[in-house]
Amino acid sequence: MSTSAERLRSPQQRAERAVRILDVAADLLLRHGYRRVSIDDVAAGLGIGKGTVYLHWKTREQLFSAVFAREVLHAVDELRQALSQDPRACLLHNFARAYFLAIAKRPLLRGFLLDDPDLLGKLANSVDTARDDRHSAMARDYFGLLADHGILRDDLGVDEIGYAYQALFEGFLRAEGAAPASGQQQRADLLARTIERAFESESAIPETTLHDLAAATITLLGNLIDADRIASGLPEN
Amino acid sequence: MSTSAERLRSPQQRAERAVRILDVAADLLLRHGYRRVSIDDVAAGLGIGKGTVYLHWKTREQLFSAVFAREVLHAVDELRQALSQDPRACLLHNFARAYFLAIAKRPLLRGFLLDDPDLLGKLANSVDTARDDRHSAMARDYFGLLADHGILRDDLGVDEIGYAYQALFEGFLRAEGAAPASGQQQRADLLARTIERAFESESAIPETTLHDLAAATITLLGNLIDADRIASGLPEN
DNA sequence: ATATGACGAAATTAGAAAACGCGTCAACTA
DNA sequence: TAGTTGACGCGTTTTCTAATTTCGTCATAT
Repeated sequence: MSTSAERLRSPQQRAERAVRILDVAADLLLRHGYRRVSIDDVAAGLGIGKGTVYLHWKTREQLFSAVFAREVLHAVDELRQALSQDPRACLLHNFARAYFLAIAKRPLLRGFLLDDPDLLGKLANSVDTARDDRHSAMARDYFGLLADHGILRDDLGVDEIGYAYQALFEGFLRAEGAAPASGQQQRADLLARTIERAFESESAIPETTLHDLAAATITLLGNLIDADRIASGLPEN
Repeated sequence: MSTSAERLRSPQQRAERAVRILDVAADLLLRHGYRRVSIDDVAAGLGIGKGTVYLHWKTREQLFSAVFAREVLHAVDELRQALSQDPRACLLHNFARAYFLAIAKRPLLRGFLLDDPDLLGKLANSVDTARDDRHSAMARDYFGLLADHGILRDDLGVDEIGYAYQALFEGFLRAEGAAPASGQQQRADLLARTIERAFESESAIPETTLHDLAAATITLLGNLIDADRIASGLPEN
């Protein structure tokens, strides 16, 4: 199609092309849904050959998984940035609010958590169990940290809190599918205040403790992000 | 089929037959799923003619809706009984625990709330908006009562609490689909303790207030049950 | 070395035919 | 006459096959 197909030389350029492919794929995915987007469509959208797409991902499913993985990565990265700007963001209720907004704001992730089969197909049903494992391990570690630093109410076990937290969080996300658009910030705040009362201890947290916890949490998130990046073969971005 | 088909005379007998039809329909629904159960199957299960089933419900969909409606009725009635035995059951967290167990214990309702399309088909998507309206009106009234009696935390609006409560409750129900069987009681307790901390005020409730609230709530539930019975044409049972 | 699109294989869709099940009602029983 | 029934018409769903689309590969091209 393109009259002057230039050859790529550096890993640099290769990575940039991968990003551009993901951009187009994400756009098409959002506009037409999983089933109606073919690899040819994606390639055509960039004016490149279909074979070139296959130089980056072995299968169609892996390409679309990568789109999704990148979206998750962005959300988690947004979370990490919030944490590095304000140590108080490591408190569970602030953490939850930021994460909730980071997800709800991204149409592809919203579609996933409302498991819209048209938008993501079987991708919703954990194609990538490895990432799921990493993320739940991260959650466990994070709750462990919270407990160690005396953030959590002490009349409930850590895994009990983790279970209840997740149910609450997913309940809010799911509800977000029905009553969307305006008031999203208010609902995020409501989630935060509910979590604060439900799961956090009432005692004040010393400034130093907060810093320790924030640092440890940032490390945790950093490791998670790195692992996800490596697993999905994505560059920083 | 039956060699001596006796004629039904009283409304009594008619109602009994309706119940038997619902029993068989519920059983088949549970064993084979919505799509695989025909009206003929239900009729055959009772040894009666298909036309007889249509003397009770105008369509197949209405029959299966009635099965579901009766199940809801049983759950709500269980709730009402709990309330009339112990006034403390009207406190939000106890109310939620009892309701959670009443639902989780009933396979058909579980299937509905995990919106298993195989079990209930499009029935899940509110065939009966009227009942939904009645139930959410009841929920609003109940939360109004809780607020009036000083049960709820006062730094949150009633509808905010209602919203968060529902998200939490449905989050727990949904989670119940993944990790079932044993430990159901523990999860119900966890839900209760989470709700207590998240939504209820910390001040002690006087015995008399509790009784008032319990009585009012029982009335509310009674009205709801009556309205549901009339709407679905079911007898007490 | 890198990129491409034509190609065979596999999957999806389209359309026609068969089977099924809903809801009705004329016939039947007591 | 009041109550019950199952055969029947008809719309829906399923099944089967043919045609089309899309996948993923690889020989060719630059």
